[in-house]
Amino acid sequence: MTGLDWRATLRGRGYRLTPQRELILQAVDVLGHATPDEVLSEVRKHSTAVNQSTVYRTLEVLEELGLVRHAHLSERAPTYHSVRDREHFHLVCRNCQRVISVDPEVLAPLLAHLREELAFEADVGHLTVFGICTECEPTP
Amino acid sequence: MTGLDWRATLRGRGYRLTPQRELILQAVDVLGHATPDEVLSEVRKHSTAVNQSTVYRTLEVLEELGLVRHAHLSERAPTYHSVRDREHFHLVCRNCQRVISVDPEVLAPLLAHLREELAFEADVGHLTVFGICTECEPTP
DNA sequence: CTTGTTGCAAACTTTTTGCATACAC
DNA sequence: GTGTATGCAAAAAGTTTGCAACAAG
Repeated sequence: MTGLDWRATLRGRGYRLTPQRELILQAVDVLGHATPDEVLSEVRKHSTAVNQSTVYRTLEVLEELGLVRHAHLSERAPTYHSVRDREHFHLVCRNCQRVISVDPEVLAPLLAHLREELAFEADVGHLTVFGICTECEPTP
Repeated sequence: MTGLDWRATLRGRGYRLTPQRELILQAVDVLGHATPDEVLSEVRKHSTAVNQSTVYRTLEVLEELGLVRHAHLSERAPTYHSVRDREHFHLVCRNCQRVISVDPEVLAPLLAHLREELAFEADVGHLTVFGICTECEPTP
């Protein structure tokens, strides 16, 4: 979705275009994967007047509009990422904490099975698989 | 793991066998999938003197011993389940909130791929796939 | 007796909410 | 002007921690 598009989408749905919303979307774009807290920090580099609640409320709106997505990459806060990134799912190593983004293509057989046998349409972009890299550095 | 086994495992690792630990493990067994809070409620049916912190601390110990596992079936609190249940992963419908337990067998090709191509050993028991049942009741 | 375990209360982290003000349209 | 969006501060939800008292082995 281009810069023009999302502004149009926002307005089209009766939402208003505010500086906060632009800053927050930009921050998510810049950061890659970031928690609401990290988004706030990034936003505050550009404007100190933005509030925490606004970040939460805005991330919700942006996700509803399909502009950002979130996944749970830790036991703590969720991380948001822009949908400008190609759709992917995540592997998270419990040992070295590394996050690997994987092409959804490898899920095709599984998705087909869930769809056909269980009538379940999986949300790939939200999927996170925890485990361990078999060759990673042990936890320090 | 039988009743005798787990007590032995506990002691073998230098842990003590306390009424709280027995009650909490029983509660998890009875409840199927339950949040720490729900576990506490169940435990309190049998003893009102058990504390919240004890539930958290005990679930941690029981998980370390491999007696229980947890998964994230909602955006809120985690849910714990007994390993007496056969290993499984979860599908969660965002529409009707239904939780479907699925046999890990269907993941075999995916796991093999992740192992061989990305040197990643996935933790199946912790896996939760969000999505929607294609034929479920719309959210009320 | 010794040391792990518990209860309690307080602190912490993350998220949500109510309400008055501000501002996008 | 009208109603959405924001800032603020307080509350909520879930979890963790320090410490004295307790109890398992």
